[in-house]
Amino acid sequence: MSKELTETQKKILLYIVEHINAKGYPPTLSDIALNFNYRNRATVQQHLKALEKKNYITRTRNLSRSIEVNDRNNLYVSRPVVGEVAAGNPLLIYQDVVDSVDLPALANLPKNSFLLRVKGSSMKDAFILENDVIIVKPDGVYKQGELVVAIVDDSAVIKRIYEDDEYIRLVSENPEFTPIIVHRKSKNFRVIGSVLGLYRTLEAGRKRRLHRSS
Amino acid sequence: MSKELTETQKKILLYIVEHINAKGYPPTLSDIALNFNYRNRATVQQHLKALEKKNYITRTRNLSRSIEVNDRNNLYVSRPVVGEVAAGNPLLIYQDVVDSVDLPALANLPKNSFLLRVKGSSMKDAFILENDVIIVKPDGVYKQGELVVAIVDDSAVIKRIYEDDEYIRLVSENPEFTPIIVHRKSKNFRVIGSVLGLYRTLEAGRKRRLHRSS
DNA sequence: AAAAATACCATACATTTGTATGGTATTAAA
DNA sequence: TTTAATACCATACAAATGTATGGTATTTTT
Repeated sequence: MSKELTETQKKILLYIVEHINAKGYPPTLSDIALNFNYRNRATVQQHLKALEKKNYITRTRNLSRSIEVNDRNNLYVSRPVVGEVAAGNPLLIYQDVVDSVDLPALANLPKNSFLLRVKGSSMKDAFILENDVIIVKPDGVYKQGELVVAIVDDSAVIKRIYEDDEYIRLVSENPEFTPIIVHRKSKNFRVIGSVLGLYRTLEAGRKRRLHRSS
Repeated sequence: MSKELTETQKKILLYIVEHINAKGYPPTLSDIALNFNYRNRATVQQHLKALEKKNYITRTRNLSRSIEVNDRNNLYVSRPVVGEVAAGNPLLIYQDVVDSVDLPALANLPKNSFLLRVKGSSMKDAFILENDVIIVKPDGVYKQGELVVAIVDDSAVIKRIYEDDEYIRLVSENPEFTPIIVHRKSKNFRVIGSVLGLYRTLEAGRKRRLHRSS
C-alpha cells in the first residue's frame, strides 16, 4: 500500500498530472521548481524521490520527463462543467462555474472543448442520459451527420446534422422523431458545437447513479 | 490545411503517438533515432521539422520531449478488441485478434485493461448499445454496486454487483429485470472484471452507426 | 534538365536536465 | 530527547537532449 502524502507532495503530484493533461508530457524538474518558486532543482528531486518511494510515481533514472504517474485510474482531476443542455430548454451557460465533474486524469480532453451536463431524460433517444457529461467542441465546422448541440428557437437539442444548399436537417437517433428542418439563413438557429464524446460514470460509489429507482 | 505526409513522416508521427500512449510522454530525438535505426539525431530533427512545417506537430525549441501532436482528435490509433460480450451468450475471447477499433489517440487506457465489443442489443437496459466497446479491467477486486462483466452458467452479463456473506446479487439497471442471485461459492459464476467505461463513436462518417433504420 | 524536396550521414556545440553532495531549519515520531 | 522525516538552500558535474552545419544520394516536381 502506498503511504499518505504530505501537503507539498500532493501539490506537486497534482501539478504533474495537470501538466501532463495540459501539455501532453510530464514536466521537468525545472518546470516544477519554477512553478513552486524553488530556487533550484535539487529540492524538487527530493520531493520526487519521496513520491517515488511512496509509490505514486515511477521514474527512469537519467531520463528527462520520465515521470509516470502510477495508478492513474484512481486519480481524478476536477474539471468545470460550464453549462447544461436539456432538450426543449435553452442552453444554459453558467457565468461562474460551480458545478464540476471529476474526470479520470487520463481523460485528456482536446483544448477549448468544454463540458455540458445533460439534464432531463429527453435525450434518451440519442442514448444520452440524465447527468451524462458531454464533451463539446465549439468549432464552427461540422461534418455531415455529426452529432451536434444546436439551438433552435431558443431551445437546445442534440441531433445529427445534415445540410444541403438550402436546408439544414436535424435528425434524431430515434426514427420515430421527425427531423427538424430549418432554413440555412434562419436566425433562430445556431450550432453550438459538435459532440466529441460523452462521459458517463459507470463505477459505483461515485456521486451519481444512472437510475434512482422509484 | 496541412499537407500530405510522406511514408517516413507518417511512420514517425505514429511512433510518437504510440510512444505517448505507451509511456505517457513524447519521445526524444534519440528515442526516435533508435527506433528507426538512425545513426544520429540530426536526421530525426529534419523529419520533425518537416512535420512541424506541415502542421502535424508543435515543438518548443530547446525543450526536451516537447513534441505536441496537433489535431489529436482526428488521429486514431488502432487498438485490439479481444472479445465480445452479449447477454445470454458465453464470453468470447478471440485467440487471434482480428477485430479492432480506432480509438482516439487521446484515449489513454489504463494498462492491462482490455476492450470488448458488445453484441446484441440486450444490454440496452444498461444503456449499452450494440457495437459499443467497453473497457474492462480484469481485477479480482470490485466494489459494491460496481458494473461488472460476469459469467453465470456460461452466459455473459453486464450488471451491477452486490455481495454479502452468502450471496451475490447481479442487478440490472432496469428495475423490471429481476436480479440474478447466486451463492458465493457457486462454480457456475465468475467475475471477469469491472467495466471502467464505454466508448461509443458519436462522430459521423466512421465505420458504425448507432442505428441502422429498418 | 534543373530545382526542390526527401532521406540519410557525420561531427561539433550549447542547453537542458537529472543527479550528487553538503548545508540549515522545522516538524513529527520513537 | 534523540532520531527521522520534511522542506528548503547552494553549487558542481555528467549525461541527455536539441541544434547547427555541411555533406551525399535519390526521388519528385517544375
